[in-house]
Amino acid sequence: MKLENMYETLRNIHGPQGKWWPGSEEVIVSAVLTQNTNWKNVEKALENIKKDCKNNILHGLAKMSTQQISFLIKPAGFFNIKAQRLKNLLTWLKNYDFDLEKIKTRNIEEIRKELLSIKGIGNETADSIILYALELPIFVIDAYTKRLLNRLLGIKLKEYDQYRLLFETTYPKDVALYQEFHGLIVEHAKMFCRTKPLCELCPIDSCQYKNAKD
DNA sequence: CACCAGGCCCTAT
DNA sequence: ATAGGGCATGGT
Repeated sequence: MKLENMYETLRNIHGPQGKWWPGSEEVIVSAVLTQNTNWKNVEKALENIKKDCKNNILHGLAKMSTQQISFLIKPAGFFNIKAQRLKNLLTWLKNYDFDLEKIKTRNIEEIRKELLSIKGIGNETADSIILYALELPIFVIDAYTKRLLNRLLGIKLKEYDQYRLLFETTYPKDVALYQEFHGLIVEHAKMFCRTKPLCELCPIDSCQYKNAKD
């Protein structure tokens, strides 16, 4: 299997993913909540937030104390540190009046640099926000992506940006494509890559890790 | 019971 | 530069 065939292969197995992520404001919050955390736990935390914030999550959270936020996001784990990280992110968003359209008018590399300068916002969190909330073309690299790249292509790289640029130079810079591709990777990894019995059911024969962990 | 999950930061070497 | 530890809940 070659990298340029990976998208089509996954798409043939899983079909179109469509818009599998929530609205922009929820994406921003969940990008932080999901750091090293099961998505199920993130959903519980998100529900607590939505219940308290009604219509406007970002404004609602911005008005809360760090303590209040950490209480709401308890199910997502690491709640103290994540509450602080959300606070940091909200402080940055306030510079743009919480208006994503205002952020989008800026240069994509500048946006990325600003996000990465926020304490608690690393590569994956920043890129998830850029691709799914701002809808600008950045390829998101997560643990699943690295795992699949290793298992299917035997590729292991050192730096985050090496992974990102590999995808971005192999595939056209297309927002819808990157959103869909990442969705397919997540779907595939969840379905086939978590345990050995599941891995045995994976239809991709070229996978070199039918019996290995990573 | 042990181990993991869609990271990130800080510290010590 | 890079390895190791802390952060914390809920599911298998």
